[in-house]
Amino acid sequence: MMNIGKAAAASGVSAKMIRYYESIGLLAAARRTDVGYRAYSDEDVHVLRFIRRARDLGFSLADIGELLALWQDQGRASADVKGIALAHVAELERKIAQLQGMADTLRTLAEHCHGDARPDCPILTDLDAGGGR
Amino acid sequence: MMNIGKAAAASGVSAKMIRYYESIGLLAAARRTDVGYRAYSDEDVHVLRFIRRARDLGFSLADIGELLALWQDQGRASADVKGIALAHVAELERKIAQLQGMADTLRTLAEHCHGDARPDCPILTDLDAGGGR
DNA sequence: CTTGACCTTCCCATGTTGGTAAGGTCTACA
DNA sequence: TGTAGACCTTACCAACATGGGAAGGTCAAG
Repeated sequence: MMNIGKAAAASGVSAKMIRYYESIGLLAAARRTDVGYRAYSDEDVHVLRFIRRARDLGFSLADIGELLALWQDQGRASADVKGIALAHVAELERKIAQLQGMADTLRTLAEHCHGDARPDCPILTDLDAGGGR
Repeated sequence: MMNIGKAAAASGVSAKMIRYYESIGLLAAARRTDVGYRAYSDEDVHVLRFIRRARDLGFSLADIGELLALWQDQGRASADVKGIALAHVAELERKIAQLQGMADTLRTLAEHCHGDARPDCPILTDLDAGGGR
């Protein structure tokens, strides 16, 4: 068993976030020592690393709650997991396309801007007029 | 002159947000009628549409503050505007690459998941082990 | 005069993370 | 034994941009 600081270092999840995850019910309340310090086992660290990895992949904490439940359910159907993952991929692709559109528009506008001391610049003109959207 | 609701409809910025932009100093305090209703001119709506369009392009309100100042500054250098735009493009590209990485990883994992009633699924296994990252 | 649509301000919530403050505990060392 | 420094606790505030709602004032049409 270890204190929260050690569990944080071992899992890559900050102590702050571990407490937060506990407060929102993503994690069960940790065992406590006599004086009230949270105590974590290697198994707990395992769970924390799972969360950390899922966050790195862009899953929301709500998603992670579902994934955790499936992870810990030996009788889960892999289709359930795949469904969450694919829905997330679709969401990511939606965001990517949106950002791509923004970047393309801005790049085009910037290309046509002299970028010198003169004041005229199509970027502002476009924002002004609404870009025909 | 029009009320906030009309300005909102004409600009595509919600009344809620117009008040918020005013409260954080992005917009100058609106003129008021005798009874305290905010009153907007066509020119004000123009500014609101500028903000709306810039938000659509993913600029933060802080960015928009700068863009607004430049927009209203007749002696601005187009290089200043271009600089902000290009920095924003770089930021967008950074985010796109990050999301792309997430989506690629997840897609690959999902491809190798049967997606049936059996419990084994490489998505969970990868989250478990950390995916070698 | 009443009804409904508008306006006002004020507070709360979202989602995830970091900071900080005030206080208790533990460990190592003099 | 005392104490310094590293750790732990809770609790509050901040960010970002937006929406929701309450409680109350105003206006226009019927």
